[in-house]
Amino acid sequence: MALFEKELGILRAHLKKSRLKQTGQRELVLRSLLEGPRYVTMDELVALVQKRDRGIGYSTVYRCMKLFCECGLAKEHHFLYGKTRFEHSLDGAPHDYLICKQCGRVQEFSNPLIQAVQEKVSKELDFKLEEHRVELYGICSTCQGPLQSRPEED
Amino acid sequence: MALFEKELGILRAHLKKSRLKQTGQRELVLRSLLEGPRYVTMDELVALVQKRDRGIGYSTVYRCMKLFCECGLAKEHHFLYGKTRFEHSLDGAPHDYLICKQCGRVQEFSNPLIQAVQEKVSKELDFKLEEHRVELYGICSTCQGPLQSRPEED
DNA sequence: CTTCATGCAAATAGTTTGCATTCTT
DNA sequence: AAGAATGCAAACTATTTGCATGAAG
Repeated sequence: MALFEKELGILRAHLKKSRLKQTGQRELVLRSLLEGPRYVTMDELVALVQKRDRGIGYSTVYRCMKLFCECGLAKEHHFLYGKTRFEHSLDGAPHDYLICKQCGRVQEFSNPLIQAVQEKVSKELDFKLEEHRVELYGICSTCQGPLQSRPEED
Repeated sequence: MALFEKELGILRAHLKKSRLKQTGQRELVLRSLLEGPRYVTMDELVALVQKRDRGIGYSTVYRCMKLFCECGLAKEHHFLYGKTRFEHSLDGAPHDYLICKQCGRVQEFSNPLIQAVQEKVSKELDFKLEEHRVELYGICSTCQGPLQSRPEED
């Protein structure tokens, strides 16, 4: 089957271009990353990896993640609460996040206005924008409980 | 003189309220923080502190910063580049930052539209907003060099 | 057969903690 | 006198690195 063929292709291309080597471990780590939840911690990822090969340890996985981040197959997040998390995503689009402080769930959102505001601000302050980090923290719908039982907002 | 009286007052009130003790070290660390640049690293802060008292070490300063963060006298930042930085600020207002990737300088900005967008998004996704982190990274005016010599934008 | 990757253990960076001693209240 | 803070060293967490061995080009 052609599972994860696209991502494996990207990896292989990057390796070839940089004259690095195509190894079983690299592909195994990539598969593990892709089949896991969208946001994993290093510990979770290593556990997934070791389900397939007990011999692979933290150093290899760290090295792989660095590589994957370089070729756009993954992204590293340091949210305000909890540990470093790795995201597997290829999209070039929205990179703004809502993080639930209770359950830790992350949902992405995108709103063109935020983009617009950023451009305006950077123009006003003569700042050449290259990257941004927009993260909203709070309590997600599920953790707030059913609608009827919610306390009144002021 | 009444230098930093306001901040010292806040600290003393917080200590009294929590039945903690008012010590020379705590006030010395607070003064050092306030007289230094707006964003300091732990190393810089410890250096400032030790200029006044060589006996005070990292543990005490770490413990103080934790305390100051609790009573709103300081904030801890983990920007994408560089080390953890502590900010001394009392304002309740803007908490959005522009960070220069070259010189590391931080400037704050605030734009009511960002606020509005956040409220809209959180309403749409039924998310109870409690905090946010908005950081824009790029090259500041100074690091881009004089206007005349800049390369054309595409 | 050269270069690079791997896996382990050790090193590192940043931060926190246990504990004996010393200060505040 | 009792409770809390300090300062040191040791512990800890997350991540990186040196090096001998093994695999890929």
